[in-house]
Amino acid sequence: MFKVLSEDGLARSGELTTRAGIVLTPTFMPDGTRGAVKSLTPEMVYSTGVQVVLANTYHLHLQPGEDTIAKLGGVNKFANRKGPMLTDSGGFQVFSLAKISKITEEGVKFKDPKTGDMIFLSPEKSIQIQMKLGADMIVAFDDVTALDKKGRDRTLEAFERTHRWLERSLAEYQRLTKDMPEKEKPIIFGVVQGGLNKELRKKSLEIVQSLPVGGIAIGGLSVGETKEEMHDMLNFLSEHYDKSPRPRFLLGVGDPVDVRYGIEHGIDMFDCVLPTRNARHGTVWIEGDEKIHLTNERFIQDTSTIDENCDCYTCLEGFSKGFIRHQFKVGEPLAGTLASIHNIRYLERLCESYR
RNA sequence: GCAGGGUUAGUGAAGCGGUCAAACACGGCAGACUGUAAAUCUGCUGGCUUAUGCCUUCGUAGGUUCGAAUCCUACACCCUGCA
Repeated sequence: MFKVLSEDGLARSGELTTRAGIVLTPTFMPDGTRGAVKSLTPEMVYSTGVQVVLANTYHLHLQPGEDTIAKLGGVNKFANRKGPMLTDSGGFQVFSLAKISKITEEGVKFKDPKTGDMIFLSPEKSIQIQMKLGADMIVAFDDVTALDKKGRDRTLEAFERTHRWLERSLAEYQRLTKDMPEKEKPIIFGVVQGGLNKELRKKSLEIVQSLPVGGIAIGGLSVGETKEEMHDMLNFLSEHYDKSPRPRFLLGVGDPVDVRYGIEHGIDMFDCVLPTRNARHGTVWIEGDEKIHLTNERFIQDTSTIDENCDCYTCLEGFSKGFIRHQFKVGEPLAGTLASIHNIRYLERLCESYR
């Protein structure tokens, strides 16, 4: 399933075989929460070097529903995507939608912000949905908490629940895949939690690694803690990975500085909304992990491309900062599209340079 | 010509004696964003300067008043009726 091709210190490059194709790591996977990477066609996404796109259980369950997507041929066909797709479990929504959700041992109840309907998600339900969606890689349903002052009080509770839910997720996964040939099974990732508590993190990692999951996901980071705290934890975890050939997936991290740090501390996969969200909001990365605001007045008559060292479609085709700034100012969606292509490519080049 | 209505900061538009440098919206400027309730959100937006401070502003010029964007007079321009 996962082969390490070469190593340099803690960093490594590898080859992950999924039922939808091979993925070279380290890799950055943009989020296409509702099935599409916002403002991009699959061709545009492909042009940036992206191998995997992530979609979300929670959102697709609400609309249009997993049964509909199954009828439409599964997420890959649905999204008209050739490469592998990964679905997130909806666990993150437990955290990000905390205001409208209620957690019990059985699962989580959400109030659909659109319709007001009650939505129930549990480990079993999440896995069932992900299997129906037909994702090539899936994630166990976990309990995520914030790392701000309030959230930290819940660390232990979330840590414990995550493992109970992992066992339930895994049992449901095994039940639903028992008749599938090994090669046809999607890869399931177990999630490590434990907040900023190193003892809990270590224990969590040990628990996840002891189970027959196909990959190790690190969750509960980049949720309110400082960069130093996050890096410190990644550094700590890097001392405790076992030798089993499984990919390590750092959930929700996409700042180039953090991706570099992650790769150099043994992480193989990343997903994040940052490149696309920032892009739609006018911020792009340039050489040196610097960021600039394309909407700034100083670019009004700038004829240069975003980054002369970049080989993305936007830069290669010669779109000037002056042009893109104008499109942003007049609210033309093309601006966000061009910037998204650039930002994703920035992270893909970063990953390629390590590979 | 007569009778009404109007003229407020970059734009639109509140305010109709003090708590008004003047609501709000848009525009402008800057920033935030990390498993997407996010093409979103936040701050600033007369000048000086950053203070419970001063100065200059509400068509123009006068006046009433302790005090006027708010009341009165004249003028200018715009709109609506009647000629």
